[in-house]
Amino acid sequence: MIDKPTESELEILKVLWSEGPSTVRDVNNALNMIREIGYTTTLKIMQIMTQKGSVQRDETSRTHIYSAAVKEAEIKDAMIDRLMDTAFSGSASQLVMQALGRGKTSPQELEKIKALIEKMEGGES
Amino acid sequence: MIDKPTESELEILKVLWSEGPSTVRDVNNALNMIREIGYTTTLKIMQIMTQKGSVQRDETSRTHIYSAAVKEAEIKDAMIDRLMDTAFSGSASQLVMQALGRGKTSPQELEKIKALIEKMEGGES
DNA sequence: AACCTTCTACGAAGTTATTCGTAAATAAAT
DNA sequence: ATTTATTTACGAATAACTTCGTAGAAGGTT
Repeated sequence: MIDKPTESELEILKVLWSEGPSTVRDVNNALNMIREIGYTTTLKIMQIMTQKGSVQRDETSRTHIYSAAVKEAEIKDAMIDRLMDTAFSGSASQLVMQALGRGKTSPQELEKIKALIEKMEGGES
Repeated sequence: MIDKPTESELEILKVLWSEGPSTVRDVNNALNMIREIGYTTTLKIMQIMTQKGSVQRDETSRTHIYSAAVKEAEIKDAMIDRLMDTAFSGSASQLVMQALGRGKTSPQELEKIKALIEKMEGGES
């Protein structure tokens, strides 16, 4: 079972997913590109995540090296499931239609989505 | 600016959206269909929501009547935006494709989505 | 009238998340 | 060697949310 990461945890996971194994210093620097956050705050959250199991760390040298222990796609799926269940009564199409029905999607993206749907339909019969 | 409702607040909003103006008792009964929750807990949250402005109430009779003060579509849009920004780098199609790409959508739903896309594409040229 | 029920208001306890300061250990620099 | 910097660990303060108990007012019942 995958637990929903908190806001801060997700920020950190995003860094680890995109940058790969990193030190607390690395992650903290990356986060400070976006917003101000103290070094020990980042450290603390990463320690908690280690305990929760969403990251793991190599402790062989004094400066520990952290990496994500949960997969990006799985977490995103879990977050979508969660949103689907809490707000859209568990219906993917309701969510999708709400997401699309606001004109923020480019024609190219629409095409890609349509192609995906057709592929899914084709592969099913 | 629309504030993201908390879990409990969203539960209550869902009842008010689907049932219309309701008393605390009504809402609490509806919630207890899903999970156990004390009457005063529901009351308290609805009082907080009144203060926040996400519901409003008619106090003419002793038993107050609450109704949603925020629109369902707007809240859902805000939640999708939020998920899009936090997890999907702001891309609607990434979210949609992730939501579809897990086989939980029925052929009928896929058809509906495809129809929506075609309608969007048609209206644009 | 006396009693019981229902409702609102208030406050307090418990939980989780975020934040950072301080201390101790290790490493680096002078 | 002494000082300076970096890193981890720990704990505590704050804030938001959830939960419910208790009290008092208002309305019904017998």
